[in-house]
Amino acid sequence: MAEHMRDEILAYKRDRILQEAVKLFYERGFTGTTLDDIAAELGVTKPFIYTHFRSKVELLAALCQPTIEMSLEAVASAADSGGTPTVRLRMAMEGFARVILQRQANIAIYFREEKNLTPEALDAINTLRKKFDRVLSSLLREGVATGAFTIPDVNIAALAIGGMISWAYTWHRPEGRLTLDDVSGRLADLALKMVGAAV
Amino acid sequence: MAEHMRDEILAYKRDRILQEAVKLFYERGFTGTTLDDIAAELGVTKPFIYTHFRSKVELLAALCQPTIEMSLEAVASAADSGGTPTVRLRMAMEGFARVILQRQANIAIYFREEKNLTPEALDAINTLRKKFDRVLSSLLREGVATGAFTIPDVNIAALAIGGMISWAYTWHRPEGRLTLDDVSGRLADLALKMVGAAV
DNA sequence: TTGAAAGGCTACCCGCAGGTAGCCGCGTTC
DNA sequence: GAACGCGGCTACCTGCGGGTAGCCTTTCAA
Repeated sequence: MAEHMRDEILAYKRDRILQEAVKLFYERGFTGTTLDDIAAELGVTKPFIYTHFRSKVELLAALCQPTIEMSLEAVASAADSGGTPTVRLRMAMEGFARVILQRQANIAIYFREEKNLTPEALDAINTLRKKFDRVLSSLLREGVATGAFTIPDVNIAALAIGGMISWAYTWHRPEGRLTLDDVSGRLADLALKMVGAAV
Repeated sequence: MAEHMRDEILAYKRDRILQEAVKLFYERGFTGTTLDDIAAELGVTKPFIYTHFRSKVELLAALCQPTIEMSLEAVASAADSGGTPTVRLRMAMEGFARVILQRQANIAIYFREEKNLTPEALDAINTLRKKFDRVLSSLLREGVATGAFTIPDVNIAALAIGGMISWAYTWHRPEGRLTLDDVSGRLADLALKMVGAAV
């Protein structure tokens, strides 16, 4: 029980470091943020961070990878669920858009700072991204097979749709005109339209 | 005449520095590339670069801004030309895609390293980008007015289309299956489909 | 042949920030 | 109440890289 609680606190501290790191990396960039900055924001000092992360780049990887996993998970689970290709594509794209918008800062950091990741971390993430593309492409191909979608080039379409939605991290403002769910819905509509699915 | 030639040589040197900087910033990132690296690649030394650029960030701005100008120019000139909204949108999107793919490295560097630009350079670029969005949105609105396009939310559509095409810098491989013009054409097709234009 | 200017190089400075060694205080246990 | 250990801090090291001062070489004009 005591051990259990100690672990919870450890996890909580780790999480707070990540939160603050995301905020600062997002605002000032990875190299524009020092570990002292992050520590100061938390009211602690640099060595504190080193008891939870081995290095600055490990911190970076820890805030990128889970977010990419969430994106894949959203699309994969929707693609795997029941229903017509159209229903599943809508669900997949809405879910994906929600991850992008909820984790906007993490996504932005990942795309900007990719070059700062270690080769190993990059490999792990690239594997996830390839899987993402494969899942999306298969779903599109399935729709073409059933006649639900009309797509001249499935690979290009998958990249275009993925890009259109990913890109939302650059322009979405949480305090703006549309809510996160509104934006997700509209982007999913546009994706369906792009593949010629009946609305 | 002598003066004239001297200027040409100066411009040529400046250009070579930019070329090599683009290559290295693209491969290794802005902070991952030192001025010594760039100089070495050119067979010169660091002070040589400083006779052409005041600082490392000025170099960065010099390789971002003209590319953004080209994007705006491509879309603005197409939007301004004759023809139906459909014809002009296709021309605009093809032209935009071509800029993105031709200047792939510059675009990638810009999006990644935005945070490293000076506020002034960033302002100048943001002004261009706002203009880009306005031009594209007006063109879409025009098409809606003539009945050529069907778009529930013009602003979202402009962002989605712009994003879909911009994103191509992340995945296009010049040596790949499709040529630059093929990809541009297909992306333009998808854009037209997204706005419900008759093909 | 000489002088001057342009262009580039050698050699250096120095601040910044990632990373670490070692100490100190507090809470826990016997 | 003494001893132990954990968690976090103070204080430091070090290398890297942006930026510069000043010299040397080459070229061209008089």
